[in-house]
Amino acid sequence: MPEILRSIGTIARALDSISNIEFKQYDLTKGQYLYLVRIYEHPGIITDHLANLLTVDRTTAARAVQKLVNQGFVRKQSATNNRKNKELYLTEQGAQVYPHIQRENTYSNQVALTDLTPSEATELAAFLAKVSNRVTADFEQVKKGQTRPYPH
Amino acid sequence: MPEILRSIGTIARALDSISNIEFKQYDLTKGQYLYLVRIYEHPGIITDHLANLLTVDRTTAARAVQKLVNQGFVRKQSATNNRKNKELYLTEQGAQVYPHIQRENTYSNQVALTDLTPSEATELAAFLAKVSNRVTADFEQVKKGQTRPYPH
DNA sequence: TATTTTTTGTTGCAATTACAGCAAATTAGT
DNA sequence: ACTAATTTGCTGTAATTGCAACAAAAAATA
Repeated sequence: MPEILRSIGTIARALDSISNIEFKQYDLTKGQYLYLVRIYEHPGIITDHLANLLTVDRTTAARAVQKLVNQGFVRKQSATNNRKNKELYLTEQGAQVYPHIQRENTYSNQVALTDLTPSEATELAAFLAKVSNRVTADFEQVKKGQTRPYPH
Repeated sequence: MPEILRSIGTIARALDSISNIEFKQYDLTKGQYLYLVRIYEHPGIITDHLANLLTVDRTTAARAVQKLVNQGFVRKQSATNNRKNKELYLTEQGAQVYPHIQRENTYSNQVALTDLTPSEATELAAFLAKVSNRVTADFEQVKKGQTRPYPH
């Protein structure tokens, strides 16, 4: 069975490092761009749902969002029919940065797919979707304390 | 052009979280297992090469390795023909943990590939290798300060 | 309706991460 | 051989990360 974990980790770390460097010019550090894009795509989303979307820790997401709020990219708005939830929206400043992030992501994606034909790229995307579903499901199990089925 | 960056990020984060949880029983935190496995595979490797292998920051690797040394999993040995390099080797304790890590990785890999046929899995691995090469090369360029070719 | 469970926001805290920067050793270039 | 550039190990420091824990609100259940 071929090994795929390593290259996925390597790719993810390299992309992460690239983003950290490139997005500095917009005063975005670390994974902030991830949250900003998702809030753009899901206006009014709450922090916990955002964390689930991205498969990151609740408090990590909460603090990243709070920093975006402090920087003026995102605003929190109390839900109208709910006294607990705080809905997230991009501010005008956040909306202005968004297209730059998207351009960067599109370019990174292009670079990543350079050596693949269009149909190979489509295949790859489909494979990754399947892998993603399985791995996140496994993660949910492990998080709940499920013991993985093999001897230690 | 299909989007592959997101699923790769999601998969990597989920795998990372799984590893963090599973490896606690061996007193390994965060990405420590990555370093331990690579030192097993490259006995005598120095920290900077290890960092390059994994595409992580020099100091991140150095501190992770130092923690492995403090915990007794790894030892540093000054090179015989060289007064600067410190070669890394697993201790007996490190060698004992290694098979457990490998079993965990193999299982994670199996789970990830559950929905793919063997030939699809082989294809996926080949695609990812190509992507990895491109992305890490791009990262090297960005690190050197190369401006990416599109308007901001 | 009353009670229990889950969800959501938040903070404390210890650890990891990563940028700067330094000194010493090595290597490359003249 | 000499100088400049690179490599390697290391530390300071600020930031991010993530586990634990809490309170309040909401949802689920009896």
